[in-house]
Amino acid sequence: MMVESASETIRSAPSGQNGVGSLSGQADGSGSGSGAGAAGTAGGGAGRDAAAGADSNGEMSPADLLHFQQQQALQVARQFLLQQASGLSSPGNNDSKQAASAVQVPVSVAMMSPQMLTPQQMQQILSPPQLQALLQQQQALMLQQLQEYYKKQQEQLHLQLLTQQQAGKQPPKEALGNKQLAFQQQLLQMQQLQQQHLLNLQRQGLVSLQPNQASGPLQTLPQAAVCPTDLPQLWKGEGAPGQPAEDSVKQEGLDLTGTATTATSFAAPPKVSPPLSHHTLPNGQPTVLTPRRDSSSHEETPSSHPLYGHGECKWPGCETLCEDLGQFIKHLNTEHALDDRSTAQCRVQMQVVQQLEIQLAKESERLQAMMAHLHMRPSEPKPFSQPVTVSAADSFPDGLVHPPTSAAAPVTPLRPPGLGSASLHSGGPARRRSSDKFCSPISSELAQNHEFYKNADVRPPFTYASLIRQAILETPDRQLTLNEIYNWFTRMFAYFRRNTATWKNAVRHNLSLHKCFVRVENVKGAVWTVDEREYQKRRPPKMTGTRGLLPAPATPHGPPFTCALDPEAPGEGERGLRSPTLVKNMISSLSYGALNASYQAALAESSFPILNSPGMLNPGSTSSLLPLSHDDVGAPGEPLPSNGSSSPPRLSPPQYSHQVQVKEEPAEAEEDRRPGPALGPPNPSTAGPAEDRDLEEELPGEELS
DNA sequence: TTGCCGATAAACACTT
DNA sequence: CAAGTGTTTATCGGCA
Repeated sequence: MMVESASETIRSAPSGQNGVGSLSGQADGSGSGSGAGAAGTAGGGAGRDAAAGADSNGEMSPADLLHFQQQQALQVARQFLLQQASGLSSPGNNDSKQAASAVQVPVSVAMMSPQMLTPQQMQQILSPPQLQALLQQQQALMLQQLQEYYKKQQEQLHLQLLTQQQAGKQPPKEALGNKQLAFQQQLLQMQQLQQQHLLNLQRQGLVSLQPNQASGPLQTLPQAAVCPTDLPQLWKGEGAPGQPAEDSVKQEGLDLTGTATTATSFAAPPKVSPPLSHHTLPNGQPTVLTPRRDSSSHEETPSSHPLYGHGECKWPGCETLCEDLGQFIKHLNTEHALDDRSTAQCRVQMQVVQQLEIQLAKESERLQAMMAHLHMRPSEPKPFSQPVTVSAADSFPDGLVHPPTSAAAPVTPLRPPGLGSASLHSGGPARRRSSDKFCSPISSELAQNHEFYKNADVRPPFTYASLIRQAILETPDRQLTLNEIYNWFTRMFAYFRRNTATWKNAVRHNLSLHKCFVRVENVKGAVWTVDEREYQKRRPPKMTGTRGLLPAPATPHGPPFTCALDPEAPGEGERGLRSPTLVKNMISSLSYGALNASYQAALAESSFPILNSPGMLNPGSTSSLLPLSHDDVGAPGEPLPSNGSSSPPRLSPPQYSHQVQVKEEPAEAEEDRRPGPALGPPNPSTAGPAEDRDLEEELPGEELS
């Protein structure tokens, strides 16, 4: 108390560095739902901070470029095909009564086909020069191969058709068949060719891309996906009779098996095309192609269509009711024909899928790490992790380059990786109770999901107090002006970039209200510091008893999970196989006690030296046990054993404040910012031992409390 | 049901 | 005077 009164006089405008700031626009408006736009006080100041735009940028990743390349190539191929199509029909090797339909085929096929990017779209995304280069490159290559390939392809088609006819027992369907099949085959082969090409490039080190993307449209788009099993077949089928074409394709030393494998794995993820099966051609031949089901739609695929279900069209945003498949097909061909719109929609869908896949891979990776860390067998991943794992694996077939998934930084409101949906009380005015203190050490949690919070407009699951503290502790000198605190908030959390008015008031309120925040006069003016002891004092009681230190703060808190780590929990583990509760259960079932024990033990023996030593920066050194410790310890934020003065339960290192934050993180850690030196400034040294004194010095002087 | 805690709102004082 | 900063009070809702 004294502190403030004394200091207030001096206070000079802290404005110094704030201005730079943050905040992207968004009018003040009481973002937080509850409104109260009034907030006459400072809160209103909404306007000025300029977001620390550090984040977000719309650059194109190499992978994207590649993706586009591929699409472009496919498009070229498609055009080629379409041209061919018209020509093909002439040969008339088929009885087809539905010659007419043949025309449609290409359309539907094309629609489903990989290339979904129109040149225009490409242009929008790529810079002209880029586009040019890519196009030329790609086209040249493709065309070359295509032309060569096509001649052979024609022959091949004839052969196949003949075979089919011979085996021919197929009634009407057949009719359609030949032409369509031919098209489909061609298309498919084109795609494969394309794929081959890409693979070759990859192998040659010319390109590195993510399987997802490499396979891009093909596999990503459910509709376009090729049945995994089909591919091999295809190759086989063609190769068998002696397809010269094949050879030309594989040239680069790609062996069939390899190709097939890769292709398969590529296709796998999307796991599409249930209907494929139907297509089994009468003679069982290149039925393979048929998989393009819908495309050929009409006659075949009597049963279902991936875009048709429950009597309605499932085309994104469509939902048109169709009595039967036939009608649906019509609808499909008319409403969703190959045009800019459909193309764009496909593209979007593709992106969605890709994003999800990437996200999934990321998450599963994290999960693995978490489980490994918790001494769980990754092998017994529980129901939900299972699929994850699988898909992840699928989407990243080995042998391929796995570009850092990180690239994709979805600014989507996805839930923070490490968190359960819980934390998403979706920003509302939610008065989320932050059990955070107990459950997740803010520092680690933050470090882990830093990117997430930075980009997603999700309300962070921490209390203002803990956030403020975190902000302050992150700085080398452990002190911040109010404005700097604001900036930190906006910089670290997208949420605070938008919901301006209220939180600033809340921050001030918290600063004033909590004894743990001490105002100190500084050269800069008034700055705020944290009195760890006070901070610790605030909460020791609670968590001590019931809650323990959470091993891995996988779940911050939030209604659902809210640290339900009750000691008792172990028993009821089962009820919680539900995903949301899963984490909780996992943890609890992990023999929380044991962990806790080991944690303590580890801490006991390792305690500070390690934490404070530079070595701590090196995750490796600390190994599995420590991570736990740091987290918890490091984030005195919460579970901290109430200060060094009291509280027997946990070891109570005096106040190794945040420094301990350093912790090793599963995958992301690296990019996120090494928590260690404190996210903020590059001043590892300051952090260390000095810090303790820092607090001591400043605070004492001020006479805390 | 009660008490604690955190979030939010708002009034007010003070400084720049 | 306006804006920023701090303090304080009141209310609400979640949670144990």
